[in-house]
Amino acid sequence: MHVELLNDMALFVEVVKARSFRRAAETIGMPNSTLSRRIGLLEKAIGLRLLHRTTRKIELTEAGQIYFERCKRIVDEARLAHEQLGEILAQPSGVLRVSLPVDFATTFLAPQIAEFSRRYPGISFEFDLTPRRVDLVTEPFDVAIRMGEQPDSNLIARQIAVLPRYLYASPRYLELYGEPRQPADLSGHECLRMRPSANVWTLHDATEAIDVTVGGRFQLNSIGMMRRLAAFDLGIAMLAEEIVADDLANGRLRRVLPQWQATPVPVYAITETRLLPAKTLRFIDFLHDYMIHKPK
Amino acid sequence: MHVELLNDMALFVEVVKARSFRRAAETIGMPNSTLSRRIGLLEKAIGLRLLHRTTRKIELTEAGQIYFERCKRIVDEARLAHEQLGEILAQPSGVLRVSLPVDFATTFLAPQIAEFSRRYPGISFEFDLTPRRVDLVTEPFDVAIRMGEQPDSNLIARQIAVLPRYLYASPRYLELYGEPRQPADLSGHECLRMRPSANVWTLHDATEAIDVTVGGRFQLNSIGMMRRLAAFDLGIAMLAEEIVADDLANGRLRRVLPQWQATPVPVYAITETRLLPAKTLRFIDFLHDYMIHKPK
DNA sequence: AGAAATTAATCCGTTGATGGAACAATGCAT
DNA sequence: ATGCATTGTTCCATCAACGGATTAATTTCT
Repeated sequence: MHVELLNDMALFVEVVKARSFRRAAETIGMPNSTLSRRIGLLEKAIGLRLLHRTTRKIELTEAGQIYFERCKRIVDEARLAHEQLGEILAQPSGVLRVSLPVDFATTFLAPQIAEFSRRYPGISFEFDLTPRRVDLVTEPFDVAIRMGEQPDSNLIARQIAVLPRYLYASPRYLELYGEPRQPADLSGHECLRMRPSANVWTLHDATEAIDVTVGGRFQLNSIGMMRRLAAFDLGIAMLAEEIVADDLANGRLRRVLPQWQATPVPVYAITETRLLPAKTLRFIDFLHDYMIHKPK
Repeated sequence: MHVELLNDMALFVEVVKARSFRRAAETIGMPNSTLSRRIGLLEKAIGLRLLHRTTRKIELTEAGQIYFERCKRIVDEARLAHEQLGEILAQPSGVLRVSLPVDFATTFLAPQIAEFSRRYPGISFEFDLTPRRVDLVTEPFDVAIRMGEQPDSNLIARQIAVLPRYLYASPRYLELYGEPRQPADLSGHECLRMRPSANVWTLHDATEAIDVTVGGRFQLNSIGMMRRLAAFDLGIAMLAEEIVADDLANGRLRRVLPQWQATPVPVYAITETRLLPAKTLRFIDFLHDYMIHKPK
C-alpha cells in the first residue's frame, strides 16, 4: 500500500464532515489550494472520484460514501491512539529504571521516595546503585543521576540541584593534627579525596576563591566511605551537609574552616532523549523540586 | 489532531515489522535517511520516544509497544479500505445512471442491454431518454451518450462508434417526387432535417464529397419521428441503417442514391471525469465493443 | 585484539510540494 | 436578467522536505 495516502484520507474525512473545501481547510488550518490538490491526488491515486463538486456544494459519490465510512473509522482510531499516548504522558505508569550514586540514593532520595511513590501508584521502581557510569543507550535505564560536571555527549543533562560542600573532620583528628585556620593550612593535612577528582581544592569565602593543592593517603570513590573515614579520625573530608547531618548532631564530626566552602557540586539527571514518558518526567521534576526547596 | 502524523504511523509500523530501519526502507522503497528523519519527527510530534535504537538493533519502548499495536490496526484497516475500493473498481455494482438519446436507446442499446445486465448482476439501471443535453456536473448521471461532434468542455468524451448514414425514402414518395440520380437532385426534394443541424448535406461516394443545400417543410429533433415521417411518404431522411432495418425489410423504405453516404456521425460516451467506477467503465467498454464489432 | 562490515544518523544540494493570488463557476439577491 | 458574493481550481514563485553520500558507532569475523 502506498503510505502517502493515509494523510489524504484524514483530509478527505475533514472535507466530508465540513461539507465544504473552504470550511475544511479552515478547521484544518491549511490553504484550500493545498486541500483541493491533495484530494484530487487522492482520487487519482485510488482511481475513483470520491466527491462530485460544484463551486457551491460537494456531495459524495457512491465510492466516496463507502470510502468515507472506512476513513472515518481509521481517523477516529488514530485520534484514539494519540489520546491514549497522551494518557501515558499524563498518567505516569510502568517501571522506572534509575541508575544513581549510592550516597545520593541513601541520603537524598530515600527520605523522599515514599512521598513520590505514594503520589504515583502506577510507577514501579528499579534502583541501580552503582558508582559505574551506566550506558544509557545500551542499558535499559530511564534516567541516571550523576554528580559533578558532565562531559559533552549526545545525552540530555538536566541539573536538579547544586550542593554546597563544606569541610568536616572529627574532633579527635583535629586534636591530633591541629585545626586549620586558613585554606593554605590544608596542604599539611590528611585530606580525603574522591577518585578520580583532582588534588586541588578550591575554597570560597564571601569575597575570594583560593586553590589549595592537598594530599593524603586516602583516595576513594565513595562518599559514604569518606564520611566514615572522617568520623574515624582519618582526615578532612569535603562533603555536602546532608551527608554528615547525623555525625554533626552527635559530635562525631564538626566543620573545619567554617567561613569557607568548596565549589558547589551540580547534580544532573541524565537521559538519552528529551522525549520522555511521564514516569521519567515526573521523577526528574520531583527530584528537582525537592532538591531546590529541600527541607533543612 | 495533526493530519501529517498518519503517514508516519504507517512508516513506524513498517520499521517495527522489519525490526530495522534499513530493511523497512527497502520494503517501502524509501531512502533510510528519510525514514530515519520521519520517525524522529513522529517521536518529536507525540513527545515520546518510540524506539530504542543502537546501530545494530532497535527495540520498542513501553510507549512504542502500545503505539505499535494501535498503529498496526489502523494501517491494516486502511489497507482493507483500499482493497475494498479496489473491489468496487473491479466488481461493478451500484446504480448506473445513463442519459441517452431516445433512438440510440431503442435501436442500439435495447437489443444488447440484456446481455450486459446478465453479465453484471450487481448493476441496476436508470435510463433517462431525452433529447436534452443533461448537465453531468449538476445532475447525478454517471454517463451520457451523445451523437455528433462535441463542443470543447472540461468533460471527458470517449468515442464509442462511428455510424454511417444513408438516405432513405418510401417507394410511394419516390413515385410521387421522382428518384434522385445524383446528390444535386436533392435540392428540389423534401428533405427531413434534424434540428438544429445545418441545411447542408455532405455526401460521399468512393472518390468525392459533395455539399448540397437542402430544404423542406419538416425540421425535427427525433430520429424515430423522422423515420416515421419518411415511412409515411413525407420526405427523404438521412439515417443509420440500423434505424431503418425493419422498414427496409418490409419495404416501407428503400435506399436513395445507394452509391452515396452521408458523413458518418460519431457517438460519444460523455463523463464528468476519467476516474470512473467499474460500473461506468464496463458499460462504456461494452457499448464500445458492441458498436465496433456490431452484429449485422 | 584488530579489521571489516553493517547500520542509523547526519549533512547539504536539489527538487517537488506548498500556499497566496488570480481565476472560473455557481448561486443568490435585486 | 444582471450584478455580487462565495467557493473550488489553477498558477507559479518560494521553501521545506527529500535522498544520495558521508559519518559515527557497534558487531562480527579473522
